Amino acid sequence: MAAFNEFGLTGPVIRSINNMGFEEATPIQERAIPVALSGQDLIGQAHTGTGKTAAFGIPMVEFFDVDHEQIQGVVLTPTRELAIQVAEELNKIGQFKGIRALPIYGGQDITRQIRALKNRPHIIVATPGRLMDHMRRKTVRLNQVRIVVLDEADEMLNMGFVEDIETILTEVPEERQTLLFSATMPGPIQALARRFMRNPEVIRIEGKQVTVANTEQSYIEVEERQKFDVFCRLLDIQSPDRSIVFGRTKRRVDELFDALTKRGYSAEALHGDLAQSKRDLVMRRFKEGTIEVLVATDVAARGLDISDVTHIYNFDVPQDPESYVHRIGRTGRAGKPGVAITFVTPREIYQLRVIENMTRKKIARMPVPTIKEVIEGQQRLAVDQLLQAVENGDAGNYKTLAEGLLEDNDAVTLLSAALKVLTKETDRTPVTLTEERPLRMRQDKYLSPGKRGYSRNASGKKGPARNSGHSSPRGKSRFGSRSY
DNA sequence: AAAAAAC
Repeated sequence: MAAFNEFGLTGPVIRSINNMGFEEATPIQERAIPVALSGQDLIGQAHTGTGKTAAFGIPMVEFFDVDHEQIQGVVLTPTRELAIQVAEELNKIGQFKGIRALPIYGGQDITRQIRALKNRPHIIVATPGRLMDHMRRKTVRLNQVRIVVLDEADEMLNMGFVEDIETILTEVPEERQTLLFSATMPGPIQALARRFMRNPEVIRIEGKQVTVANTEQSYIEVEERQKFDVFCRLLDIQSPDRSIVFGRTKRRVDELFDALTKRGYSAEALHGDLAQSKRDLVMRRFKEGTIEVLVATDVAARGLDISDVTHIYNFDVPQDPESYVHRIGRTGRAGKPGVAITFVTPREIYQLRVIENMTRKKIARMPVPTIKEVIEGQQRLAVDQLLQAVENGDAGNYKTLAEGLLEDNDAVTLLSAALKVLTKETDRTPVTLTEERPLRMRQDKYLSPGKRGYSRNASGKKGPARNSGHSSPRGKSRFGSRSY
């Protein structure tokens, strides 16, 4: 691996990198940074958790003129949480050079954002809808932009987003650099991306598998109605300090969160129907460790870098293989070990094969954990807690109490009682969640590379234009008409 | 076919 001082970066940027504790460049950084610094367009694909943000952030900060107080860079992300996180990291990279990044996203008071824009950020990190709002209000000017980054690029170019991207790009100079990054990049999306890039260099960090090797992947076959009980057993056996469980729909996430809370687990829900203030609060509490189980939709599937998430549970099979890759990529980051367990109903086994086929990795079957294992797990936890307290050596205040107790009781009886008290009794009140319909994954896209289900016209629209409020201000799109 | 993304 290369050291960061091999890229010819200037002092303040090197200092920031050192300050952040980065020592050696990851493979994607090693290959992408020189290309980005040369001014060339770039499609960068690398595994989850391998430092893609710094791979585009370092060249941006290096490249930008701190005295030119205009927006020189735009990073687009698919979720608000990711915009916040990326802006934070860019600010760290820019700290000694004085390059400022500002997150711009929906659900936040717009007048506050307008005030923040008066601080003259060099980079904005935005979700598309709110950025377009600012464009219409003329509160952001994009005519000085030199670099545009699509983070989670395949998602940003998916239907539902691509028209917004197109609109935003109409206000960015054509003489710009366009950088795309993601852990997944389906062929048709990459082809679409080239339409508004200029001779991009494609950098793929090859791995035999798409997923991260240090994450242990398994699945449990279980009937829909047994899922919740089996999930609780797993939580009791594994007792992760910080885990994420993904549900398929917002309602599902709400129900799962309610049920977990009723059983006494420390959980919170995260999905797009919650107020942004609530989303921010949940994220903050999850990061600080107050919440053990984050119950989320795919809003949390991509990009979020939360340290020490050890377990990912797919309560429902993800909608597509890309989603699976990104979801389980919330663990096993920066070389740490991770565990990913997916619940599959008998009717959905085929969907699991589709995922295995795409990731080129077999997902091991795990038997349904038994009550006996749960009890053993909980007892093990009680013993661990006790031994941890011994190791901490801070129970001195209890010695007199203990000696008194030992006068009338024998040690084994006392210790057994202590362990019994420490052992968490699980509430087994039956909980019924609303049944989900089994997933029917689109198969054509993943199983027959020659005949994929993407039938778009030049503008990326499928069928007649919808969502006319998002269309280009010029009426006719320039997207696809650029002559590269 | 769901979620995300503006008010």
